[in-house]
Amino acid sequence: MGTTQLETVPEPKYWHLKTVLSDALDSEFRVGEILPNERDLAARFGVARATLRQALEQLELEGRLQRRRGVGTTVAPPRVGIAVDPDRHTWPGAPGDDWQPVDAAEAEAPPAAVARLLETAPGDRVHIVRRSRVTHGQPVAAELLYVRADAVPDCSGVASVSAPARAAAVLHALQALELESQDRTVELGSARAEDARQLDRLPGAPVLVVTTRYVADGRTTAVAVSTYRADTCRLTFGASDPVALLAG
Amino acid sequence: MGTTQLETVPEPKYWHLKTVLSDALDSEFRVGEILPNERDLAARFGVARATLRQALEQLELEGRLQRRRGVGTTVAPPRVGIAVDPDRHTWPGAPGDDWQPVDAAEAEAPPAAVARLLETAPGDRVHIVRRSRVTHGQPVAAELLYVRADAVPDCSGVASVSAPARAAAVLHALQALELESQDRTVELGSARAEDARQLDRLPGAPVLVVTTRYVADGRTTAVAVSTYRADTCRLTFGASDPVALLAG
DNA sequence: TAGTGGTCTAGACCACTAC
DNA sequence: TAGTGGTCTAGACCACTAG
Repeated sequence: MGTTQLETVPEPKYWHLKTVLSDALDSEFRVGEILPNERDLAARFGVARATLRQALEQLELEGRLQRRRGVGTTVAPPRVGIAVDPDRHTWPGAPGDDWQPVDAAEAEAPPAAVARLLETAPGDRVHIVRRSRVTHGQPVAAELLYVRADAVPDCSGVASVSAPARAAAVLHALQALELESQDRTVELGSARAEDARQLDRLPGAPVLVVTTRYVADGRTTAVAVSTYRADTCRLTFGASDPVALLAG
Repeated sequence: MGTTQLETVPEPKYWHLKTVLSDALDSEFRVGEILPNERDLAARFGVARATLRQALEQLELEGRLQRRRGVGTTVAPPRVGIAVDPDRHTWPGAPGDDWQPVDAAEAEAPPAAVARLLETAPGDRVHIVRRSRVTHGQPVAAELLYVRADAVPDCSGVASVSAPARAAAVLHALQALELESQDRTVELGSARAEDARQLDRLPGAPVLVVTTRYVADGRTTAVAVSTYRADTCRLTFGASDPVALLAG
């Protein structure tokens, strides 16, 4: 150290602001506390509101802040560890999983990316089960589960029963099949309007998209696309005790 | 359907713009093609440049676009599937892994979050090995591997050899230990200045942070914090054939 | 109704790249 | 040097929440 680098590359204001705010959050604020409003903060730091907002957006992305229109900006609690695969090789809907069926429908055309995974031809019918995951009273994930209709033949054409009942029927039928394997991908996405509503966020909010492929009878039988709130969630894999893991 | 919903909730301009641009990307552009510059695009759609940029940022976040200062905005190729755990229960640096050691150092104070995982007391020494992962000629991830110094005692105090050699020495010493288990977490973060440089991105760029805990001898012996480019990477878990998975 | 964050504008200048 | 995306400003209005 000693002679530090010259300020030949001045860092952007919003980046410096983010650092200052981050330090302040650590030392001067407690979880849940409300920050001054954006106009006050901007004035206090001598920057335009847009610049201040750029810093706040970064901090929100990192899970340090929570902003709600009409309410204010609060200090966020540490991210929650969410077990994505508790090492159980079971179908969705197996006893003890953390998801709740919302409704179900039958459709001919899943999104192209899903159809590719399911290896369905155009016209092949699929069940679409919508589920949601709630932890500590907060919605953390929304899911669309696509199931080949020919894998659960007893579930078709029961339009009379309620949507939740249809969802339960599809999930129940899956349990009878032998699950050979499953694999997952995780990527960054932005919440579609529908998911955003379910997650209590604005459309476009950053989400972690987990795509799970369920293989049975030698082929991909179901595909789950689960979108987790990226601001509040930390996905855990193969951890026996998630709470012991990295917090913040 | 039939009577669609009234436009009682007009969607934001940037959100609509994003949809329009996304469709245009699918139909009128090929991968690698250069889009008109931001000023032209904004004029063409009759919006301010800032609004246009908001739409482009979303598309970049979703991996659809790639923007480079001084160059332009290009259509991004589909995200690359990156195997995070090819089901091999091995230490980092085992033969055949996809990481290349960059350098190594010895320090007293790892970040607080890492120290908590390693269960080190202040003053306990740790080795810090920097590694990088390259796929298809592109840097996709940067990693800091923290190793308890007392787990690899032969690696200390060899300041005379080169940094890469020190890194290799620490990695080599790890192979001799018996790995009991490992677990991971995935969360969204933003690239620190150092990582950003290594990933050829600007500071603050969105990254997927994978934290891996390596357990040996009944305790956490090493912790790897790997930051993957969120715009270009799709992390795969337990997939035998990543290329067969969801693309785009 | 008052106050908050979310959206949008029309400029300006800067840092970087490639010619 | 010309052209690109990145940063920043000083406003304005809107949508939402809570008293």
